[in-house]
This record gives sequence, C-alpha cells and structure tokens, in this order.
Amino acid sequence: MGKSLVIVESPAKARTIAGYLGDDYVLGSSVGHIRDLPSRASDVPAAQRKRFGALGVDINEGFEPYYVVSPEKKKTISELKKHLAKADELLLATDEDREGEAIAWHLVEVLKPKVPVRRMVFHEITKDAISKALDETRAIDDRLVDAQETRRILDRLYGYEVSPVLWKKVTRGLSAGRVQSVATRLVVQRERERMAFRSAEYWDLLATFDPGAFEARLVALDGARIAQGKDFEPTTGELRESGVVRLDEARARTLSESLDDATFAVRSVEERPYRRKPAAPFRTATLQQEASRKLRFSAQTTMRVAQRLYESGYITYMRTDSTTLSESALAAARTQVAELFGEDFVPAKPRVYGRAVANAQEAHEAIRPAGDAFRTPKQLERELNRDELALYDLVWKRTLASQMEDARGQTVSLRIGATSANGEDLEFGASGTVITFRGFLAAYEPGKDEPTDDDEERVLPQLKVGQEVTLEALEPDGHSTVPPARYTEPTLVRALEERGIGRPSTYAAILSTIVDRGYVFKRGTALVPTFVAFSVVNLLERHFEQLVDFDFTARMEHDLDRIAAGEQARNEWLERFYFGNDGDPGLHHLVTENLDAIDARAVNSIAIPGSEAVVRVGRYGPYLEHDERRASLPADLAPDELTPGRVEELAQGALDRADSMFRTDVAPWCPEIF
DNA sequence: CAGTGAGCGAGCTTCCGCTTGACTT
Repeated sequence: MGKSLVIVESPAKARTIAGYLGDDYVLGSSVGHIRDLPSRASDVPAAQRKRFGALGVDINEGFEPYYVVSPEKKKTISELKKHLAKADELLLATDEDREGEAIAWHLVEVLKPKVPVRRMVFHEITKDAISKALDETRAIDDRLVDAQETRRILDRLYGYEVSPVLWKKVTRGLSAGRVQSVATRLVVQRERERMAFRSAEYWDLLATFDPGAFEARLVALDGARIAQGKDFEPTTGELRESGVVRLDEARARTLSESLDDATFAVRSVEERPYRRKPAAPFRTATLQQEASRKLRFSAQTTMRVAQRLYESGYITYMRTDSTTLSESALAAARTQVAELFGEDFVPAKPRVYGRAVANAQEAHEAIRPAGDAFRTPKQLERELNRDELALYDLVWKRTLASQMEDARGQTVSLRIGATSANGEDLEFGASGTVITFRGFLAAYEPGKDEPTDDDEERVLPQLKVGQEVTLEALEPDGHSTVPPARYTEPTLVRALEERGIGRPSTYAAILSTIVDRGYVFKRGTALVPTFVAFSVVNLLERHFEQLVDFDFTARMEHDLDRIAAGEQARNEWLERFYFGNDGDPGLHHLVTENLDAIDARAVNSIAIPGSEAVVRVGRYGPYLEHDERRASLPADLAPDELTPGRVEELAQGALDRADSMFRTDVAPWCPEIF
C-alpha cells in the first residue's frame, strides 16, 4: 500500500537510486525518449497522413507534431503502465534539462496517470540530493517542454526539407542537418585551407653550449628577429612582417661558418615563477579527447567502455556537459589525495570549476569515480578488463588532479650573444622550466595533440650575465611551414562543443553520421572530406547560408531559452523560420520556389587551386575534368593531394588508357547537372 | 509463346537527442 512509482531515464540509474529509496518506492525507467516524430509517412495512420505528411508536423496548423511510439518502446511502456497501476503516486525523475522535461511530459501523455503526478529533479546521485529532491517536487515546466518541442521540430524541418534538395542537386541518399552540416563544413573548410596553403622554407642555427650541453637557437641578427613559421602567410608562403629576417640555407651556412672563432657570452638571464593549474574533471567531450590522445580510443570506443563502467557502478554518468563534483566527491578526492600524496598536495579550499561550455545544461555531475570513497585502479585490476581499467585509471587520475595543488617552479630564459667574423651581431635564445613542486602533475599530466618543445621540462645550467660559454656544436637548421592539421575525432568534437553544437549524447554519433553519408573518411586518425562533401557544403553555403552559419545553433539556443522563459512564442518562432517574414524568405520558399536558382553544375564543380582543371561530382561520384577530357579519381584521394602535378598525371593516365577516357559532349551523367 | 524494351508510376532516401539491448560479424 502507498507505493510511489519513480521514473528515471536510465535503468542503471534506477538500480542505484532504488538503493537510496526505501520499500515505499518502485523504480522504473523510460530508457530515453519514449515517443518521437514518425521517420516516414507510412508510420502515420492513413487518416492522419494528409495532415501531417512526411514531416510528421502540420505546418499549416500551428506546427502541431504527430508523435508515435516506436515498436521497440512498446514493451517499456507496458511495463511502466503495469507499475503505475499498482502505485498511488507518480514521480517523474527524468533529467533536469530540456530533453528530460520533455520525456516527463511524454510519459504523462502516454501513461495517462490517474494518480497525483509530481516532478522531482536531482543533479547528483547521493542520498542527500535524492531526499532533498523528494521534498522539493514541482509541476512539469510546460514552457521548457515547448522549447524542446520547438528544437525537435526545427531539426525535423531543416533535415527533412533540405536533404531532398541534395538528392535533386547532388546525389540521392545524402543528408543535411543543423549539426552534421556544420560538422561537415568545418572539415571542408580546413581542407580548403590546406589546398590553398603554400609552404615556406626558412632556416636558423641550432647551437649547443657548455656548461650543461644545452641547446639554443638563433633568435636575432643585428637586432632583427629571425623569422619563424608563424611569420609566414599560409596562402602565399610570403613573410608577413617586414622587420623580420628570413634566412635561406646559404645564408644560414655562411653565418654558421662566420662564428668559428667567435666568443659567446650570456647577455641576459630572465627568471620567472612557473605555475600551472590542473584541468577540470572530465565531461564527455574532454573524456573523448584524452582517451583518444592517451589510449588511442575512438569516440565510440570511449563511450562504449564508459557505458560499461557506469552500468557496473564504477563511474558516474558519462554523457554530461558539467565539470561539477558533488560535495561527497570533493571530500573523497581530497581525502584520497592526502592519503596517497600527502597533505601538501591538497589545496586549502576545494577547487570549483565554472561552466565550461556554451549551452551547457548541466543535468549531471562531472565524470568521476562513483561512490563516496574512490576505489584505486589497483583495487580494480581483477574485476575490470584492460580497456575498462585504462579508462577508469584516466577518470580517477583526472578527478584527483582536479583537486590538487598547482604545479610550481621557475622558468628561465637565456640570451647569448656573439659577433661574427663579418661584424654581425647574433643572439641565441634558450628557455627551460624547472618544476620545484609537482602538485597535480604527480597524479595526471594532460595529453597534447602535438607535443611541442616549449612545455617540456628542461633544465638549464645556472649562468650569470656576462659569463662566457663554449660553443660545442653549431648546425644550420632548415624548416618549412606546414598546412593546418586536419581535424581528428576529438578535435572536431571540441570545435563543435566550443560552438555549442551537438550534445554529449550525440558527439560520437555525429562522427558516424558524416562518415556513413560519405562526407568524411578516416585516414589514420585524420578526418578527410570527400568531394561530395565539397559539393554539399558549396550548395549549403551559397543557398542556405544562414543554416550553416557557425552561430546558427547558438542563436537557436538563445531563442529556445526565451521560449522557455515565456518571452517568445513557439509558433511565431517556427513560423518565421519556415515561412519567413520581412525580407527573409524562410525555409519553405528556399526549398520550393527557389529551387531553380540552385545551379547544380556550379555547386558540383570544385576548382583546383593552381590548375585549370575542375573536379565535378556526378551521379556516380567525382571525376576530373580538364581540357574537354575526363578522368576518374581514385576513391581514396584526399582533396588536398590533387595538386596541379597530380592533375596532369591523372589526365595523362586517362589519355593512355583509351577505354577510361571519355568525351564531354556525350552521355550525360546526370540530367540535372549536364 | 518467350523474350525484350519502352514507358509509367510508386516508393524510397533524410533530421537531432535521449537511452539500452538485440542483433550480426
């Protein structure tokens, strides 16, 4: 008698909470969303099909959605109904964010409870937080539900209206969406930069001095700074700044030889304190980044392993945008740091990390070891497999480090001067860091995408101004500038997260989507765009510019907040997006009347910098068009590898093999395009 | 009667975000 049904989203969470609540409570889980818009018209009953059409939204009647319960969810719902029949109260404990609020609302709509319904929310799974949540229940926030529904409908309209444009103008089966199209655009833009990149060569001198056999580089010649990589314009390879000296190989060799009899003396010693703070505890995006750098896990692997750790009670929830630790977690971390490293490593006050991300909803804690006392990885060696243990180790170390003291030390910068045989003044520079107190570094060193010399710990000898040093070795050293690196899984996720695009639950899925659609392929860890991606991005940039603007989602989020606050009407907002107003044509117009304005041949033509040839994307894939001739392109060719030289080679290859050579004035590949 | 081919019409592709199995490889 008198039992309450508590519904959460995750079955694992239900199990945990059941332990904190007494026998008066029955736990159920929705296993995520329980209803959604139909994915195709045939999922809508025939009688409703005319009204809701293929969109599942009645665009003429207040953008009313038609929701369907998918077959896989029928069982979940019947189980919840069974529990509800025996309960005399329903507590909706879905996550406290936009999606969680909507799930709660859908549950009420579908379960049609006859007993009182209350909404309860908590952001951490501790006994205190849950009992407090029981005392502070509220009603469902209908405005927040409105905001979620608006988001859902916007994504449906965008995805289901723009994708067919791509089928008509590029190739069947393609897709566009608020998230995937921006992700694809980022990857394409980076490749365009690489294609436009012109390398520059520059030289300097690398000296080794005694005492200490330390290395120093030539930094100035007659008072002018020696050019480094960052001084060159990426698209021209030209020097950006005029007061800078660029050395070529000959000059570097001459300079080197002119120092044979020179004396070298310390000109300056600059000592600065070094201090470095630990990074915040993990959220989904940073966990994916570090697991990629340190464990070489894909985003998908990281999430799969984290899911297992979460379900077995080793870590807290892994899909989160929050870096907050609960009070009990802070205490656990501080206690363990004191035990393992000593009191010196515990800061006077717990460290607090602010909101790290745009559009964070912070419905959960940071990702950390579960429980009120953290188990060490060593204690778990027998129960976890290799991948699980490695990921747990990462989470555990990062959590402890986040509650440890700063690393402290000294940075020393040296300048060493000499005069060449030709009377030129040369200055060499070296810097080193000595860490005197390791602080958080004792537990955890953040990974890097590309290791650099600067942040290596390097010890320089104690030297005084005026002191002479001996030249042990002197080598001219050549460098060339490199194009911006391609995105990898974690760097693309970071770029999206920075712009508030996508959610923790979707980061890994976004990567699969753009790969599955044939927009991106992986070469090692690098994400390489296909020529089809270039076509799609061309089309979207030229004809749906505002939709692929990098700030589109941020603006949407801002508007959804206004809807949630009751400052903006849902229908007005959707009306404007879809049907437009003053000057803005709206999406509907762009995908219907304006369709003829999209020149398929133009968007499917990709110019090759420095070459007369163009790549065209046809129904059967990309090919090269050059001098009225066509040549097919190898499927694994990266766009930036299509240099003018490679174009010649491919064109020649096509000529040599008459069977694969074809003329441009016959056999149209695609009626729309040619 | 069997095989071929032209012509026509119908159906399909697609979004984001929440959560796990159930499934195959």
